[in-house]
Amino acid sequence: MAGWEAIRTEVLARIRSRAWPLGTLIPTEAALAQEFGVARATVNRALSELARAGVLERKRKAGTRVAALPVRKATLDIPVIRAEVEARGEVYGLRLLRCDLAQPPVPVLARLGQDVGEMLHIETLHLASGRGFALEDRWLNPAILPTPLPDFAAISANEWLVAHVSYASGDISFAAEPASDAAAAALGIAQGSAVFVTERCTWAPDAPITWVRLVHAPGYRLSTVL
Amino acid sequence: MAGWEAIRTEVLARIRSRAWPLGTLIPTEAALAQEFGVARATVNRALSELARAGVLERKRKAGTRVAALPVRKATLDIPVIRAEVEARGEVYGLRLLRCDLAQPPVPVLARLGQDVGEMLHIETLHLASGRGFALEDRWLNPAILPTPLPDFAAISANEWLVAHVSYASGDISFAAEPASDAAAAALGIAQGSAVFVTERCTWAPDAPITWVRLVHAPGYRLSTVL
DNA sequence: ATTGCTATTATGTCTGCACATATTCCAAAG
DNA sequence: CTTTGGAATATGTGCAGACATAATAGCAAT
Repeated sequence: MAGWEAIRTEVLARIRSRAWPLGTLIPTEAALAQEFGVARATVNRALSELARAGVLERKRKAGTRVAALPVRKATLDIPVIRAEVEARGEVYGLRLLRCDLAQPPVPVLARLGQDVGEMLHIETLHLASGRGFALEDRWLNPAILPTPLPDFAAISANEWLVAHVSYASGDISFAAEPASDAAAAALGIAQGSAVFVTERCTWAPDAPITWVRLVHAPGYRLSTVL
Repeated sequence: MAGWEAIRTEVLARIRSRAWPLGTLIPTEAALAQEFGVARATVNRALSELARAGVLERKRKAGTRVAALPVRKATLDIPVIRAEVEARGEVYGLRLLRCDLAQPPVPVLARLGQDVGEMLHIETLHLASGRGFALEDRWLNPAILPTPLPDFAAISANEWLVAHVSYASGDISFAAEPASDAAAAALGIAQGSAVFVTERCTWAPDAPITWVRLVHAPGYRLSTVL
């Protein structure tokens, strides 16, 4: 028995086999290190990994216990849309529908948490092999943009941002909604169809960067392994 | 400059400030360790963390480079439904709609990847303060169940499983769909409404455990910080 | 030009030790 | 009885050094 992965596997096996039931305290790192004949650091690595996965709960002095209600943590990759389209073997394209300065609506301001005056409003239709793939509605803080503006008809705002703007934090959420008239028309689907919607918000340390809402064409699926 | 978190922060700052542009090779661990005056292991910890977050790409011998297309990785917590309902300050309830042995339909078999004959088919309506919260359609491998069967009218199959069955792997996916007649009726919504659907599949090392599909009531949102 | 071996090199992991830090527990003081 | 103030202890992090492993690059032979 050597290697932190082997130890992680063994510990996981004991949890799964109920040798260490849910909610119980497991032996200390030192004890496990001795049992497995490895350094404590190796046990630490294995247990930390399991703690991050939500299988264990660790507290200094209190010890390590098996999580009572294992909250499954799934990690999803949020790719750039172009990469997503190309990964399906289709040809990516984009059409800029609008790009102008305007006062963002209240819901957007609320999500951004700060009013920076007029923002750049961009609407883009992302295409996969010519068919509508996703409709993007974005509000961008103009303070972070250079003059002249980047050519958002050539490069998607998202890709320009990841390449040129540093940012600190953000959040993302997913929901199912009926397609609005505009979205339905742009994607060529029936109005009111169930569409998958992604909303993302990102901030630089000091100011909001962008709020974006993506309406995916029907059939879109977000998946990951547990 | 000491502590792996400080180093992670500094490296991140250099990436964000474009001191190390996207796609470029950054100095080796040994070089950074010398520059920051720490042990190589400390640099390794910091860089590994960033690699897991998708900011860096590392390969043996090839070195470490700034990810060209930073794929944002978001981690979602998949809670037990009861916990989710109670976290909203509502009262959880469940209604068992059906529970019988049957041959699973082909799509379910396809997802499970293996035919184990008849499976236990369970339909449950999860309630939040009496209102429909989610409709669960589940197929369970009877081989993993005890006799007599657990009382799935008292405890949800999901909770029983996390408490009694060990499992190895699984996957999960999310999509937007129109509500089927049955789902609409159970949740008390208009037929065809856009609903958020979660599909999960789990396997023990040797055999499939369960396939489950959750139709969430409209308004459901899955969110996380980036 | 292509294939196959080898030396090189950067990261991955381990060890054994040390100190830091958070938290529990118990005992003494009020 | 409550509060306060230490020990005691388990995890978190650090260091220096070592070997393992993967992947590259260069060279040689076909």
